[in-house]
Amino acid sequence: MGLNIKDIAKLAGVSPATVSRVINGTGNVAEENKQRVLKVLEETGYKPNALARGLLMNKTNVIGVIVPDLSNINFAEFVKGIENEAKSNGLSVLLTTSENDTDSEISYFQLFKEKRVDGIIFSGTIFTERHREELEKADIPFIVFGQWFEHPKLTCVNVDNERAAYEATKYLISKGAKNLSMIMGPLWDRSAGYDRYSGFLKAIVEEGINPKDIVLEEGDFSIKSGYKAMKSILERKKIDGVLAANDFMALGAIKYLVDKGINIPDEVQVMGFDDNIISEIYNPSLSTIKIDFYEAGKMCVKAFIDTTDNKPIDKNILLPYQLIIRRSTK
Amino acid sequence: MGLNIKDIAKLAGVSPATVSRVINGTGNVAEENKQRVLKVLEETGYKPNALARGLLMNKTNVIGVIVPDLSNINFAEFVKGIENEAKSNGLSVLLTTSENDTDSEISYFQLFKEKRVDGIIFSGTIFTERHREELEKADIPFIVFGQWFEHPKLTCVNVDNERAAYEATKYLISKGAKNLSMIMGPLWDRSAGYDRYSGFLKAIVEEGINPKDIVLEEGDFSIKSGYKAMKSILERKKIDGVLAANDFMALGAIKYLVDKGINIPDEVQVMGFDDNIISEIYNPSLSTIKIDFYEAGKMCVKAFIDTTDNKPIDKNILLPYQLIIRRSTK
DNA sequence: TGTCCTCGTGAAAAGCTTTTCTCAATTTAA
DNA sequence: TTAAATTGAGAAAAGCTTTTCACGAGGACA
Repeated sequence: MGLNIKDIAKLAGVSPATVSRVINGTGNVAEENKQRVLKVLEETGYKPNALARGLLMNKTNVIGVIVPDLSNINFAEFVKGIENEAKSNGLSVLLTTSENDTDSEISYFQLFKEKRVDGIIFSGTIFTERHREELEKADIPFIVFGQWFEHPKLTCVNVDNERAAYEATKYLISKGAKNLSMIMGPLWDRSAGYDRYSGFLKAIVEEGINPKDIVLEEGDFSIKSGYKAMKSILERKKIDGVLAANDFMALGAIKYLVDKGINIPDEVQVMGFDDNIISEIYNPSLSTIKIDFYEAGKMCVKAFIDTTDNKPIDKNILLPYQLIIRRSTK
Repeated sequence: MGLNIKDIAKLAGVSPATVSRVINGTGNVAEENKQRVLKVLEETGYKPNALARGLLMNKTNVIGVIVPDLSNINFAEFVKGIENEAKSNGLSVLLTTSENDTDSEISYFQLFKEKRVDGIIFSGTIFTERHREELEKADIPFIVFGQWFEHPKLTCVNVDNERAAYEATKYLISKGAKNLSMIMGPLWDRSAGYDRYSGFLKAIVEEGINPKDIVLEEGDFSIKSGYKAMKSILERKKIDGVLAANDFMALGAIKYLVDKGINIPDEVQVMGFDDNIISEIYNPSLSTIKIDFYEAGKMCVKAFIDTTDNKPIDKNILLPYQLIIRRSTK
């Protein structure tokens, strides 16, 4: 242990500079010396100290990642995508979870600053002014996943939620749904929940339906809130189709409908959002908008790399999505 | 950006040493100077360079984590537990996933060595001699989750799988199962799959059943392999109870039984292992041995901290488990 | 008043690597 | 054969922090 480049140099009978040249393949080294150094490296298992290297080069090959919660399989997939893409590019991942708490998020920005990460991939509920302040102070690339936020230093990776919700709603209508409702997510400005709501509205209005006649409920993305919302909606109006802003709430809604003996999809069609793994297995299986979180993670890393390489890069990167039809719709 | 401690010192009209003392609360600093330094720190948002600090202190406050796959919600929970406990102790997490590939695992050990992490939490299929070699070369604490491996430098955190499988089997028997079978996991030495198998066997033998009369199948922990195994078992023998070495295989088995119109639990009782989130939602819901992966992650970090604090620590830490009875058993 | 502590502070070293500069040696070109 | 160019390799600086050592000033005590 504790071997440093000087020790290796001594063992190989050369200077530290030469050892460095061999390790990094830079400059010219006589073949004989090179072989001697390589042999010593092999024997000792020496690995250069990334701290010293990072200090000197002003680069750590580490990216900081902030996600809300790993219990959500979607974010786990997202991190997996990040990790895999990072690995293929010689990057390491410093992972933190924020529980969507702004204070935590800000403190992680500072932690990352201390650790001198090369870039940050951020996924949280909402990018606030406080986030922006930190952004201003930092001079590393920021990639934000899941929301749009205008800023010269920022790259956003996101799904066109409005369009996706619009298409999903259109689909329900095309399958005969006349009395639609939506279980919305929290409606922060610029958030996915908001965009999904406006896509829904757009389709409704286009159909000539007065938005005032629509019964809406707001949930918090949990199964429980979906269950409650469905209950509340049905107490107020008879509907035959419902769009939920995510799969968990849609599953909660299905649970309520099943409990009440209401037939899915004959009496009520249900459409979710995200394509959680459970949605496929559940009975009845849930129709939904599939968003590929794994791919999203990869995209974020690619965006980061392109930024550091000074490649011209679109500040707003759109992710593909896919309408998946299962048993909860006709 | 690019401010260093010298700049701060200059701005505050003191020496770098004094700034360091203020930041770290070490040594004596005159109140007046302290206030001036604090003010400058506040204004500039200066954060000490963790690389330089780590280089000097020979400590990074980072732990390296290797897990097989984040798509498995259990491992996602495990990482979440690690991350949360690490956070509360001022540690950061460098995350890697190995897909259970030994070469990857070894290369991560080396990466962690380069990055000078303070410790490693490892969760993979099997701790081989190659792993041991790396362990010998390193001089940081290793925590291994999910298997037993004797080594003075190692701390193992694991469930008593043999006992748990024994209890689960006993339960099936107590509920009237007479013709039992098991869908085993891969039987590497010292692995969870192996221990679960031997627990099953122990209960069987204790019941006076000849192990030769038992029909066994080996799966690879996937849903598909559980489905196939159940098929193969039923083609060979009529059974009324089956223990699977994990939930995915148990769910596969249930799927086959449902497909064949066999009643669960009246004709066949099914018991899983791990308590995956899907097991609760599935229809019929799956009885299983619940292992708290989140808690397991926390335990690993605690074990690491106790090791670095030189606290006397048990080299083999047992995790609690819990028999969860749902609808797939009587 | 003189001696001993304590307090406060700065200079400097250590921790490890990469790169630039410099110089020597060897080869190529004229 | 001499000048020029190329190759190879070491010395030293830079990157940033913490801690030790040393020193001066001021207070306490005899």
